Amino acid sequence: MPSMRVATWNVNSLAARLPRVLDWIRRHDPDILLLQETKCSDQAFPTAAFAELGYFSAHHGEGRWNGVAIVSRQTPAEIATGLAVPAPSGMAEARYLDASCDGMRVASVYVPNGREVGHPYFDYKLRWMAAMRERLLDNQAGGHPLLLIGGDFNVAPSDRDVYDPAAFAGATHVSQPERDALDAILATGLQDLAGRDSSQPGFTFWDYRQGFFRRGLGMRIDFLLAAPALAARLDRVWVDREERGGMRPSDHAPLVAELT
DNA sequence: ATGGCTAAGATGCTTAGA
Repeated sequence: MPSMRVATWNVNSLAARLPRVLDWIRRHDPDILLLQETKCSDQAFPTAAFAELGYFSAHHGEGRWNGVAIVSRQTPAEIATGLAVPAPSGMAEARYLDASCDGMRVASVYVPNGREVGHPYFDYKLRWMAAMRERLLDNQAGGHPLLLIGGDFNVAPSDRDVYDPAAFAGATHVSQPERDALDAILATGLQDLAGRDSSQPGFTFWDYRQGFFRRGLGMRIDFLLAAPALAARLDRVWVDREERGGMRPSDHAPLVAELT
């Protein structure tokens, strides 16, 4: 298999971010770009703009909130959406999309925020993560062992994945049930591609408010997870912090992995 | 650090993010 560049990026509205996303693709030439929080309907998804750059795309959207996409050089096949976990509102939200691409089973995921520990949406978050784990097991059992999952997991796996653990006491994203749910997903046989690099914080999200980015107050909540056979090919993994700066950035930066 | 930011739908506000 030739070398590959894969990336995941929560764009916080694709309509608001499209010029930046297209420019990023031109400059970095990814083979696969996984997007979250597109916040657009399937009808409004800019398929043609990606096609002009030579990319296919698959999108699962609902309109105002959520929305996930796979943008790739190779045609995504066997496109499937999910998960069928109703939110407390009763709606099944557009947070999961997987497809076969480049000989892998690729998923773009946007885990629910959870709002507050103990809130009905917190329970939904945990149920959603459990359902995602089942989906990954189904993919493996269905002859798709080469899993690559990218997305916004809304969980910081350890205290060093937030700028100040004390600031997160009692908060979502750091609670034990959330971390256990993430561990259970990894335990299906996946490796956190950025997890082995302890040379820098590896933050992928910085709040818009109060100059958090400028002050280095971030969180590592976006991940690229890969089956061992893929993870063994990892050459380099990096966060494109440059994309968190400039005009009208997303509050998340792209996480990029180069596979040999 | 219980949020002095951002985005979007229908607005001069609300909901949501994390």
